[in-house]
Amino acid sequence: MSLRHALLGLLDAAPMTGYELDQILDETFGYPWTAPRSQIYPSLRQMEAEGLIEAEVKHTGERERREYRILEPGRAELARWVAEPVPYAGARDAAHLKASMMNMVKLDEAEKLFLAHRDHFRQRLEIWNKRIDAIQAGTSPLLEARLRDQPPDEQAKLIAFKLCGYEGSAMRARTEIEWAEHGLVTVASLRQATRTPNSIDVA
Amino acid sequence: MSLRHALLGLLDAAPMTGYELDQILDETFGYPWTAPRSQIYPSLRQMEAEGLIEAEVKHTGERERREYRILEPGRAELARWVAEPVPYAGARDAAHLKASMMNMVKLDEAEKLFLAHRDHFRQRLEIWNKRIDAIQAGTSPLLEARLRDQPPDEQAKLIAFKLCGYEGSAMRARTEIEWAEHGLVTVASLRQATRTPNSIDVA
DNA sequence: ACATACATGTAATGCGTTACATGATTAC
DNA sequence: GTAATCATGTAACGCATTACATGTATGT
Repeated sequence: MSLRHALLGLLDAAPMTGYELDQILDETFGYPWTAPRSQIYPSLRQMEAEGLIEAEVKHTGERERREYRILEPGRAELARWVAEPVPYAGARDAAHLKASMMNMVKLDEAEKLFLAHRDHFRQRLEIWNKRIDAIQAGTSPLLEARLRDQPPDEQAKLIAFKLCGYEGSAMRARTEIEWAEHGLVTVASLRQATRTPNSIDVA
Repeated sequence: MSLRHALLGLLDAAPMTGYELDQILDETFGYPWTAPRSQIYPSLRQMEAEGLIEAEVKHTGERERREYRILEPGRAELARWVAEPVPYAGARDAAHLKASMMNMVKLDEAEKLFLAHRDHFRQRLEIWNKRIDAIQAGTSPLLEARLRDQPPDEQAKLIAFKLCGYEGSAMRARTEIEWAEHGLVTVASLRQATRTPNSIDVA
């Protein structure tokens, strides 16, 4: 149940609408959690009913916006959750599973999959790097909002842990890229071996 | 929908019962996919109904065992799935999310979480390494069963891709361990900074 | 006028977790 | 006799994906 805590964490930085939260929880933004609208809006309503957050209904002409702010019970719940152990799930990785069965398909197909994997995580890495740069340069609006009402030593903690979280994501992306490249080398050497069946495998 | 393909992949090596599949798809075994009984048995029944696999009902005394074997449509579906692009999901990592909010908890709590992360992935790495060793040593019964009726150049492909899949899992585990250690360093340097508030941060 | 961004939701379906439920065989 | 292993399931619940559904404000 991390979605609720991702939302609480964002609302802890600044009051926001569901729409704004949705933009941050989008794949392309680069937040360590993603979710679609269909999860966000009901979740906000639920947390409001539970007294974790509070909505202020604002009107822009005819349009209604519900701006949510975090309440003390919400902040307490967030702190409780952070300290709670991570519920590590069993290994479940479609890319690794496929790789282990690639003997079933042509080497060209295997190569395509590894290229797609590398490209996907290259894009991801770019996103994480941008976020890391923004945190370090002080150009992340959310983080700057959070830093405002904090004492100096709390600021250092805040920045250090934010960076740490994003570093984890970046490290993972780098590993995936590295693995995909390893896969491409494997494909290349198998191709070589098939072309010259009687030579010794150079890999 | 990778569970079905994990099952098909295993049945492609040798006919098996749901019970045997459950043991392999357990966290502690070290297969790149995990699943509980409650998913395995219904999945097998469904694939049987769809003609992808076939059950041979065997009797050991009073007890009934349903031994499933893969059929040609099942093998075809498996090959189709392997070549299909991986459906990459949005980033969703509770550990990274928590790390980015660790400013909310005591440094001791943060340290505990990183230690747990490191230990969890150390255990995982050990499991992956054992599987890699077994593949290389030729002591994996499943792989040996698979190798039997394959021509020599297909055998090389099989081993290379199996290793590649497991290497991916091992690389990931190593990265998680490294990240946890990075987190521990971060905690330690913050602790130092809090103890000697006027000194320059040595991190 | 038209496109884009703003803004909020519901419904259906599938995957994954946890708990519940039962009983036979084998080894000690 | 009793514990571990073999063996097969069902039920309830929650989280995630995709599709559906609607309408306003703003910039060009």
